[in-house]
Amino acid sequence: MSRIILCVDMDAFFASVEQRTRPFLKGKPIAVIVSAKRTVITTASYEARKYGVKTGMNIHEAKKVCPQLILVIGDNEKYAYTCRGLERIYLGFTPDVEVYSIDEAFLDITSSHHLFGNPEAVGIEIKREIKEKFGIFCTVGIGPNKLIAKLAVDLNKPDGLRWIKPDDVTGILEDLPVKELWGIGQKISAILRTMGIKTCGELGRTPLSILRNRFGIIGIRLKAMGLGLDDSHVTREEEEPKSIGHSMTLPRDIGDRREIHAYLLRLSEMVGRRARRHGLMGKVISLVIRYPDFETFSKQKTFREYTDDTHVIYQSVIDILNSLRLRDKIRLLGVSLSTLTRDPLQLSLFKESRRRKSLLQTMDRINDRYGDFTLIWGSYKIQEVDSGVISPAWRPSGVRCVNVK
DNA sequence: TCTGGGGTCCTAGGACCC
DNA sequence: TCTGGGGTCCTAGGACCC
Repeated sequence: MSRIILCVDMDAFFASVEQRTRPFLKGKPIAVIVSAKRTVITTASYEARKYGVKTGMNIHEAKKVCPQLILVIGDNEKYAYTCRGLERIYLGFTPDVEVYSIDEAFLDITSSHHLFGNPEAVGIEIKREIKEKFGIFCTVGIGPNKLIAKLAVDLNKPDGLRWIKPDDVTGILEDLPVKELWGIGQKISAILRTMGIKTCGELGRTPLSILRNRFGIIGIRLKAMGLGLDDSHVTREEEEPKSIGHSMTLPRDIGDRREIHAYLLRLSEMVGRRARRHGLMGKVISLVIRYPDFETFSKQKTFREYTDDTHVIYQSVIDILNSLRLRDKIRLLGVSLSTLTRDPLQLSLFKESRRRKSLLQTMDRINDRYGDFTLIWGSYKIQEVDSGVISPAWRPSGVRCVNVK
């Protein structure tokens, strides 16, 4: 039996929440940013989009196209709170809810839509409840799979509702540029263009062997996408994370090792703390560096033992850093922990390690209570920086809830 | 006074082992 | 005398997403 998948996507989520909670911003061109400096637009309100303000634009560009633009530093707590409320609304329609990101969710309503009349009735009701409870708008797309539901959303933003029925899929895809599909970005669409493939219709008709030769495994998926097929499921449970990482663009380019170390300590603590909070340990530690000219590279090291210890992470990235010959100052630093496990057998049972563990737990409790970075190792001063982490890729709960105060 | 930060998945080459 | 081949792990980088 064919499935009925519904995708809900908030319209200009962060900006809408700000306009709702700070009424003087209502109806004005605003943009949500993370910090005051060296940043890009995270979300622009529709009033700002009219002028051409887009996500990813730097502030100066945005101000140029829209001089009256109001910049608002985002508040992650507010968005996470709203997102949790949205999830409760969705769960009133089906237990099969996948919170895909902070502002987007998939619902499998195959077996529940009858209770509300039909799929469109579900969409109308969801939009109404969200408007009523949170005063913000969203777009709902309904289709036979996630790919088409998502497409239905993208084609009808903002404040839209669209049901693409199975029989309509082929017709809609025929002249649709491949770039519109979820999963086909700049690079792949450029390559497809050189192959003479511009529309989804053409993509679907391209022999599998040609796509496989050019793209490998991805070619198989591309062919399916061109035909509007997608058998991925709405996954209710959050999957085990594969990595935990933090990075930051420094307030200015920095060459001084001492200063670099201070930032690395901070990042290591953010990573270690999040791992400990969720009972995860990892054995691959990596350091990411971006030079002022934007060249970005990473170096990683695999260890025999798993760790969640801030100091072990910190020492590892310092070792990696010391193995490098930097050719310039540094613009961005990143630290991440991967190849994760939550298997207690991986926990070393040596006494030393147990003592360390209880020390870490005590420090975490103090930091939980009095604020992050109240207590931390080392003699390096922690830099005062804008530490608002705002990422649309968040989840409202679990490991991917990145709430750093 | 250019260009964020959180992830996932895939590839390709080299080391190493049998 | 000429240079196997399968497998796994590790590393670095790239494409894509929100």
